[in-house]
Formats: sequence, structure tokens, C-alpha cells
Amino acid sequence: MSRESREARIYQRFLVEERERYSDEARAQDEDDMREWIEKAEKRKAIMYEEHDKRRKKRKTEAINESPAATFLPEASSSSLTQPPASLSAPVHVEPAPPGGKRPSSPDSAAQTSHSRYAVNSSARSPRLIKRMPMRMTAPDDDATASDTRALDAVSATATIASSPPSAPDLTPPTAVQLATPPLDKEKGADTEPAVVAPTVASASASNVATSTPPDAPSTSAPSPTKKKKRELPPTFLSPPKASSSKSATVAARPTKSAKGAPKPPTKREIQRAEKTKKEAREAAKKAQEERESRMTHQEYIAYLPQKYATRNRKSVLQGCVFLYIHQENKMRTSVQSRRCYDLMWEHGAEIVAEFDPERVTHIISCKPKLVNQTCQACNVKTIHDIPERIKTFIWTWVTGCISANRILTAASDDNYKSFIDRPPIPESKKFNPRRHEERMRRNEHDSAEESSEDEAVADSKQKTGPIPVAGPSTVVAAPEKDDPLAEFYEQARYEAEDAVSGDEDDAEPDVDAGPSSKAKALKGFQCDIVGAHLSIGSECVNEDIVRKLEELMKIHDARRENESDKFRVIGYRKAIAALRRHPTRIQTAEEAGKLQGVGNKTSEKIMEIISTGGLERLKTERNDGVDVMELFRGIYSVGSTVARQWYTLGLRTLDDVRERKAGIRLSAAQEIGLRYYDDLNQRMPRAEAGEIYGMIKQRALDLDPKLDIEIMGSYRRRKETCGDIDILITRDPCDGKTHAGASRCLLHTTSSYHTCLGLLMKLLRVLHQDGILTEDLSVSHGAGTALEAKYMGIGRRDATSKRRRIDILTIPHEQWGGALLYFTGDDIFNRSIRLKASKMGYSLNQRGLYKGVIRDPRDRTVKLDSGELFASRTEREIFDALGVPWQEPWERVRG
DNA sequence: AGGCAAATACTG
DNA sequence: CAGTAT
DNA sequence: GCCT
Repeated sequence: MSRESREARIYQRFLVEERERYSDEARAQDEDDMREWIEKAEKRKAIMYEEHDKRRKKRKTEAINESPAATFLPEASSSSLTQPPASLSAPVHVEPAPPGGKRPSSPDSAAQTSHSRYAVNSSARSPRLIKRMPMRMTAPDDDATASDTRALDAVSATATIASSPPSAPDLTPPTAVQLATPPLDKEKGADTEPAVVAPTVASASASNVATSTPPDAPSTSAPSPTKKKKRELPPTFLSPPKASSSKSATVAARPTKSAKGAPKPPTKREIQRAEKTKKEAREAAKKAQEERESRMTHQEYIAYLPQKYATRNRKSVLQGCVFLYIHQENKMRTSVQSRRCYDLMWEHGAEIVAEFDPERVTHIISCKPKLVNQTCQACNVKTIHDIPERIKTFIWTWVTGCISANRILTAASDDNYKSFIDRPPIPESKKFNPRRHEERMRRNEHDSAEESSEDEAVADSKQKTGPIPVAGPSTVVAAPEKDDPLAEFYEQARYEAEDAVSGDEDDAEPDVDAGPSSKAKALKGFQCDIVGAHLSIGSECVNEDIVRKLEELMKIHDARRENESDKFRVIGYRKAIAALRRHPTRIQTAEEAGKLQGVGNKTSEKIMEIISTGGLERLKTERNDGVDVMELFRGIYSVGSTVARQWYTLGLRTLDDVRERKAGIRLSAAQEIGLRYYDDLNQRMPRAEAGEIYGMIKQRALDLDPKLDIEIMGSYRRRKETCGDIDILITRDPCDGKTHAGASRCLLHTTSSYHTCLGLLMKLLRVLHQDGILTEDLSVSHGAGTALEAKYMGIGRRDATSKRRRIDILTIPHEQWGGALLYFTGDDIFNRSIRLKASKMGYSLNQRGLYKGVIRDPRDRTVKLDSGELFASRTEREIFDALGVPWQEPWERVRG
């Protein structure tokens, strides 16, 4: 309880404090608060994490037991073969319970009066709960305790207890805690205790803040113990709770006894647990190995490979190859990335050497393009051409390419495989014309000659169409010798890539109006390359009826979304629908539909059916009660498919069921807000209203600091008639030494290494709350206090009479402006498309900017082996140009 | 058959 | 971590 | 779902 009130108090002070001069005193205050706040957040997270873990494990085991019988309304009798199931059936009985009895069933009444400044804190853990809670024990976890209390009020106490309390650490028998987990005890103490003493940061933070952001004094001693403890915690500490969920923690210590201790014979749960433990052990071992490996040098690791794979069969794809891998790590230790690469090569039969031996080496594999220096260095040669012709140089993707093709790829035989670099047989003299990007990059680095570069870029991109004059007149090329040689190869790869990628831009334009034109052409291109696509997207379309049906089907899949592939199915539908919408004429036949890119067999069949019968059988069979309800629930902000399904399974069917907390469900803070303003938030607002709100916010932000750059993103920027939410992007040119992070009118820093004042976002939020523009917060990033990058998500309104709207405000580093603008402007399909193009060209595009030289783990594409370097991001145009995408205004970027 | 965009952050 | 969101 |  102390934590809660303290937290609320702190935050309250942030937001409520009137707008006044930012005196030194106030600043100091803010600073303290801020730090405190961050600390708290960290701590809470840590606790939550532990909690959650326990809960999760329990849930899992239960689920296993239950799942076979799990239907919507659990029949208590049938599933009662073991004790635990009771917990599931419990909620049903409990349902009539009084917990929130007087919860206002009408959504409005709630917080209208004092649009609570800090909804997240106050509303969710609503006063009533706190009040009800007879300050029983000093609970580190309010939630658990609260629910607990509530549960006790409820009828069948036993059942409910089984379902939640075990997770609350306080409720586990004290003995257990003491016996099994002394460290826990200590940690807990450390966690809660100092908080009470807090504000004198420095001292308090010593141990428990270790994880928090402020660059803790680089004390060597302090962090390590804490860290260590943390690491050890899971094994020793995490497992007991599992036991505690059934019996007592002590049991865990002696597994044999545990079987006996629990009257039930080796249940599935037991087995589960055992498996879990085993798994944990395995993971621990794996981690240890990783740890060991990470300490090896490249040489050592290579030498270690045979041993590592001693027991496994190697594939033969790369048999006979001897690789020298060029990495880019200056430190001696190997990175995971490199090790993975080594692993992969070895696994597939390649020999790997750590040092260049012209006699042995057959291929040089560079982890990314353009590592000329490293290559030369590694081979101990002056220029790349001193490497014997027969030794091929490839970039990493070639390896993965070979593996997936199951053969050795060569330049000649696989010209459809574009992303490798073979050393071209061209002599030194015939250098490629260095690409404009490179040039621009360099120039940007040195002098930021914006205008000229942009002009040039535009011109350049115009002239660039078609197959590029490969033997470009050896112009400038005054490029520093450094990365010169391999730059060529890189360039060549780029040329190839572009050839493959950027069809002919000339035809791309008319393509749209050209009606059902060649699909072949479209196939090659990217949506983002098509200028004027937006024109053909009318609100009304001749195929509206078809679109409607398909949309419905899509929604069903979206609601159901059980596995990953459903996600893509939905994307597929969306694409098809977009294509259909774009199509100017009435579709008559399946063939006609099939010609559109994005519309395949399945969809054409469906379209046919719609055309001929006017309906769609599939719709009838697929649509059912569940889908509707899930859709309904998912309309609540912060309720996703999982929760929606859960509720449905528990027997809930309407929003009122949710409001009444039927079946004992609990809402998160955000969900509660989402529920309260269900109608408001599910409505789009007229563009004008978004504009007004934006104006108000912008005004107040500029009041705080006139040098801010502020822009509204999303559908507003695309000039859509209605907007679903308001996205505001803020940054600030740091040229005068100040940033939006370190607050406007404060000195950036004096002696300490971090900013000495509250971030702009935090201040802005305060003001906005004060003026009633923001009414609730959904989440406020820690960064709001100090970081350059921060995100706010909340709810606000134009004035007291209008509906609530979703409002996001984010601040970003100045140099990422372009990337962020592009990213947050969309639309969705445009984004996907341009990112796809980027990646096909060997780049990677994200909200921060355009990166080049990104290498991913072929086995897990989400793992980046090399994050590459920032290539362009200052302006949107810069990125467009780099990707060869014709410039389009925001409102022209509409594809779906 | 395998890719399809991608990364990050907050909450509980 | 899992779920949700952007 | 679609596409290669």
C-alpha cells in the first residue's frame, strides 16, 4: 500500500503542479521525483516479473490438466479428477459475488468529475479496492492482495483462493520463504525498504537501483552482487513457487518427497514440472556454453568447432570449401553473430580457417559488403586484387543462399540470385560510377549540404531509370582509397539488385489507370513505386459488394487469429481487397480478378461465388457467436485476441458481462479505461477535430520551447477525412546544445553525466493534463523523464463536450526525423512495400531510418547478426531517393 | 516450401 | 514472460 | 491469403 500511495503522490505532483516558472528548486524537486519514479518503476517491474512467472507456470500446469475438458462453461464435476481444476470452475460459482457490486454499469458516471489526473494509477486500482482492503500485511503486490481480499468476500472462498493467492509471495507460508529462499527474503526487503526512505537517491540506489537507468556511479562492487543475485535467482527461487502452488515450498527441495507430499499421484502437473526443471537446466547449460564461447577469440572458436559438432552429422553442401570469414569486430571476443555464422558454415560442411592461406582458402566470406580494409588486412595484401582470382569473395548472404539452394551458387549460373558479390573480373581502371548515395553520405557527413544534395538526388533519380549505364564514365571517384576496391563490388551488387528490383519506373505511372493491365509488370514492382495509386482509391467502388464480403471474411480470420499464419492470411486478404478497391471496373469473371496482383486462386473463387450467387457460403460457416463476441471484446483498448478468447471461454458474452466482472475477471488499468470509453474510442473523428487537438497541443509545446519541431502523423497527415487517433511527433534540433530530452530551458548538464532536468514530454503532459486536453494516460514511457526517445499513449479530448480520442505523443532524436516521419505516416501497405523494397536492396528500413549492411541470422530472421549502419534518415526525401522510390506526398502514399 | 516488415516499449 | 500496442 |  505504501508503494501505491507514494507512487500516486509522486505522479500526482508531476501532473498537477501548476505551470509556473521553472525555478531551480522546482527543478531539483522534479529531478528527485523523476529518479524516484524511475526507480519505482524498475522495482515494480522486477516484482511483477517474478510474480508473473510463478503465475504463468501455474496456469500452464493447470491448463494442461484442464485443456481436454476445457469447454466454455466448465462443468465442475467432470473436470474434478484432481484438486486444482476447482480453480477454474470456481469463477463461475463466484460470479454472483459482490466484488464490485456497485460498479457503475453505465460507463459514463465514473471519473467524470475530476478527470483524474493520473488515471492509470487511481482509476484502475480504484479507491474502492483499496478501501476495501483492510491494510492486511505489507503487501508488495497490491493487485494480488486486493483481488485476494475480494475473493474472500466472495462465496466459495476456497476455490478462488486456489486460483490466485499462491502467487502472492506474502501468502506463501513464511516458513517456506525463509527456508527455501533466503535470498528472496533479502531481496524483497531491499526492494521495499529503502523505498520508504528513498528520496536521498544516491545512497538508496546503491543496490536496488542497479537496473535502473541513471548511470549509477560506476562502482565496481555494487552492481555485481546485485546482478549476480538476480541471475541466480531464477533457478533457486523460481522453482519453489511452482511447488508452493500445490503445497509448500519446502517440497521443492526434495523432489522425491514432493510426489508423496501431494496426495495426488504423479499428475501431469508433476511431469510438467519435472520437464520444466529439465528444460531450465538445459537452458542454463546452454547459457553457460554461450558464455564460454563468447570469451573465445575467433581463432579459438574456429578451432573449437570440430569438437562442438563432434557428435553431429555435417551436411555436405559446402563440402570442399575452405572459408575465411571476414568479421568486423574489433574486440577479441567473438560475437554471437560471428559464432552463428561459423556454426552454420561448419554445419554445412565447410572448412574454416582463421588465417588467410592462399593455398587452402577457396572463398572469402565477408560478413557484410564493403569490408575491403578488413579483407585486405586479413589476407595481408595491399589491394583486393592481390587476392588470387580463383579465390572468390562473397558476402555472407551467399552462404545462406547456397545452403537454401543446397548447392554452390555462382555468379554465372545463378543470376537470379542477386545478393551476392562476386569479384568482378574488371580491371582497376574501369571503376563504376560511385552511387549517389555514397556521395551524398560523405557529403552529408562533412558539410550538410542539404539543398544541393537533394536537388541532385532528385535529378539523379530521374535520370536513373532503366538499366543503369554500368560502365559509367569514371567520373569523380575521388573517393578515399580506403574502401575503394570493394566498393565496386558492392556497387555492382547494388546495380544488380536495382535491376531486379526497380522495374521500369516509366511505365509504372500509367500502370494504374491502364486498367487491368499486365500483371507481370506489377509483379516485379513495389506498391510504393507506383505514383498516383491513391487516385484510384475511391471511397466508393464498383466492386463494393465483393469487397464487403471479403472484408467480413478477413475480420473473422482476424478475430480468430490462432496462429502466426493467420496473421499473414489477414495481410493477404487486405492486399487482395486493396487491389480490388483500386480496380476501376466491375469485375466480371474469376480470371479477371485473378489478374490483379494480390488476388490469387482462393480469392478469385470466392469472388466468383459472390458474383454468381451474391453470397458466400464460407461466411456462413465461419461466422459464429464466438467471432462476434471476440470482435466486441477486442474493441476494448488493450484487449487482444488472447484475452478476448479467455473471456469468451469463461462464458462472458457482452460488455456488461465485462463490466460486472463476471467469472471473476480482472481488468488492467488500460482495459478499464478502454471499457469506460468503449464507444468513444471506437469511433473515428473528423479530420478537423484532429487538427484542432493537434493545434492545441502544438501550441502548448511551443510555449515550452519554441524551437521544437512538431508534426502530426498518421491518417491526418495523409489527409484522410477521418482519423482514428492522433499521432504527434516531436523533436528538436540540438544545434544550440539543448534537446527536447533535457528540457528546454534548463542547462543540458553541468557536472553529472545525465540531464539535470525533466524531459520536455513530461512537462508537456503536465500542461496538457492541466488544461484538460489529456484526460487519461494509458502508458507513459520512462523516457518521458529524460530520454531523447519517449512515447506517450493516452486519451484526451478537444473540450469537455467532445468525445475522448486516442492521443500518442512521441519524441525522437533529431536525426531520425525522416525515418520516423515516413514510418508513422504510412499507410500500412505503403510502409510494408517500401520496407520490403529496402530489404530486397540490402537495406533495412525502420522507424529510425534506413540502414545498410544489415545481416540477419538465416535461421532466425529476426536476429540481426549485424545491425548495419545508418544510411539515411534526416529527411523523408533522402530515404525515398536512396531507395529509388519516386517522391510522393504523404497523401499520395495511400495504398489500402 | 518458405517468406511475407520490424522493432521497441509498457503493463501486469 | 506474455500480451498488447504502435 | 499471395507470391516465388
